[in-house]
Amino acid sequence: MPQTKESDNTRRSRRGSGAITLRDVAKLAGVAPITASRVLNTPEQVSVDVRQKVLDAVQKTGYVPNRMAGGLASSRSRLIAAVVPSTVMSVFMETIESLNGTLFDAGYQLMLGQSSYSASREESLLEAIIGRRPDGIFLTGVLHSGKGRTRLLASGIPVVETWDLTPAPIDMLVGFSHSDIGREVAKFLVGKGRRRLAMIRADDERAGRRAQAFAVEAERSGLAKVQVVDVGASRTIKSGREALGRLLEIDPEVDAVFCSSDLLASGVVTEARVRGIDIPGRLAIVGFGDVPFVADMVPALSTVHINGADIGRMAARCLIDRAEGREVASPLVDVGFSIVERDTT
Amino acid sequence: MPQTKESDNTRRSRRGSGAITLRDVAKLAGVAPITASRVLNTPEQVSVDVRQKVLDAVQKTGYVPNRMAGGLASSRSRLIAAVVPSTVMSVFMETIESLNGTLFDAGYQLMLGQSSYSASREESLLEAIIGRRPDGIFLTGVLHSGKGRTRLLASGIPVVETWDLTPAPIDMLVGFSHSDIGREVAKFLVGKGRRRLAMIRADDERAGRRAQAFAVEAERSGLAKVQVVDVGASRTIKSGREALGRLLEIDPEVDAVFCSSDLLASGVVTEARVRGIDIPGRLAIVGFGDVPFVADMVPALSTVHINGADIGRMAARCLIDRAEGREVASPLVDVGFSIVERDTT
DNA sequence: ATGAAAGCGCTAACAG
DNA sequence: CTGTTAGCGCTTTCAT
Repeated sequence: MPQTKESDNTRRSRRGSGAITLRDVAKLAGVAPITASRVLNTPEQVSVDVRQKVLDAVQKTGYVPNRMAGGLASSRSRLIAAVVPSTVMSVFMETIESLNGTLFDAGYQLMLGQSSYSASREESLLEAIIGRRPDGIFLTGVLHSGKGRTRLLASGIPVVETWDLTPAPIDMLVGFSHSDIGREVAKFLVGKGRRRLAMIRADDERAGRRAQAFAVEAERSGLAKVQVVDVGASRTIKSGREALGRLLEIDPEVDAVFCSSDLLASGVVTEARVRGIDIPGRLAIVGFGDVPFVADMVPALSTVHINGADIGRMAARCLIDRAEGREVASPLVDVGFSIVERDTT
Repeated sequence: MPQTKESDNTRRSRRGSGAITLRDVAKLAGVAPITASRVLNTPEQVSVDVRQKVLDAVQKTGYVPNRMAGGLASSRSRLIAAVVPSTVMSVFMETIESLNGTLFDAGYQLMLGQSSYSASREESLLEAIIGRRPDGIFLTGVLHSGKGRTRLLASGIPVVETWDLTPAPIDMLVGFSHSDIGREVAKFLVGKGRRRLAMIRADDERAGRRAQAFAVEAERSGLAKVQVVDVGASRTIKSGREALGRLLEIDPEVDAVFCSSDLLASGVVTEARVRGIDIPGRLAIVGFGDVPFVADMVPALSTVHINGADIGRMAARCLIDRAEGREVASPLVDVGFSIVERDTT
């Protein structure tokens, strides 16, 4: 239970939060503040009996160390910042969840920043993040704005970019190749005997690279030009449904669609079902992400599986190792992907 | 562009991060540190020309204020902690997104904590949060553990509980009544002429209250006892599908199901479709949450709509007002809900 | 194994 | 409007 700090008569001219401090604990235990600090941070440096006395005092006072003060004094905030484009129904949440879990177990806290807000806010997001002096920064996707890169580089804070591969990462990287995915999905579809491939994609740089490689591979296989429907920023079931409509107008003969997200693909499946288009007979559909629910849809969606949890875990390890001065075993990891074949192909 | 701190010959015995500090900026601008501080925090207190000089120095040095130091000195961290049970495919993400957005615009940062991890970790989560001295805490759901309540109360940090109503909130509250929902959905279904109601629910306290009220209202209307299928912790399409199977074994005559989440409901719809059960002819289905994609499913899901974004926004406002010493207009708000009728009823 | 001193980088108080 | 002084609560450094 909390108690007000004893009203000592020492000269005190400043406020303060009024909470129990290490000083209070130390006084109660009859030791110097630094000793109490050691009990909490490096107990092996303190004799057992002193240790116990301090622990008792902590218990009695309900003391919770002020990490802002600790961070300021040690230049180690034990804070990790994560930047995510969007959280709602996003394929990234599994990554964030495992990132957070791994960090928490190692004694780190997660700060969340959303980049999907206007580009002008990206600047202030970076400022806000750097201002907290996090021990590491987790980026969803790679940073392209040169300004942002420079700023992060200048801050000296360890950075891990994820969900992508780039020849010139800012620092560390845990991702996979979007081009490889585009190529492999095209090969996969061609191998299934599909001849008129199409892509339905959101306006997203990584989706663009998948689309690009997808189209190139189709062409290399001697197929007709891949039709592409761009749905803009929205990646919903609804836009997937509409996109299929548009696609069928452009090319009624299309026999396979690769979508840039599972949600879009679900929309395509839905629309095809409504129109009585046989899946996979007349139309094959491949999604991207393998979010939890698409495996249980009927028909179950064939999609590109990304191990998002692995990305979060590995990125966390990179960041933690760096923060604690350890050598990072592999600062550049390709987690790969797999094409999961289910009912729609 | 960053530059190393000038190697001054003043007595310096301690390290430091090596970053630019307010002192550096002030020196460059030829003013006292506090003046530079004022330019950044209360510019109206500083003359225009001095202001400009300092701003120039900030620009030149690429100075980013250390918020840990600022927070420590002012006892205001400008940090808000949010506790969420789960992030993956969760109905709460819209709330978190708007919470985060509103906070960010007001100059606050969001720290994310996950409570879904084991109960033993709940204790350390709270410790970790309080240790950061956030200016406010956002709770998804209400806190029931007495220990946790006491601890939060003792910390003196403003707390807002959400997504629920309780007669005895820790502090502030932005939510809605789960009992009301259960009752209203039952009435709604009865009004539609349904006579054999059932519930498929996850093992979750709030879902329990909806189920309870749902059953009571059904009984009040003279219907047969409501059959309840509990799916445990999982709230996936798959468990929804399985649950409908189990439900039909228990009561093949059931004509309406209220599910404790949209995902579960989607599973029920899917399974019904597979079994050739006519929706809504033979079976009516109601979900909960109105997550983005259920409106575009076929058939579109009837569900209970909760304005998650509103909850986030309002909770943020409560917390910010409190943090800034303002009176909170309405510390207890009921955002209500609405039953959205679509194709499944 | 324990402690004294000196800050980390910033801002509240109180001048002037 | 600007500055001086004294910390916020903790940990590093250097002694003992």
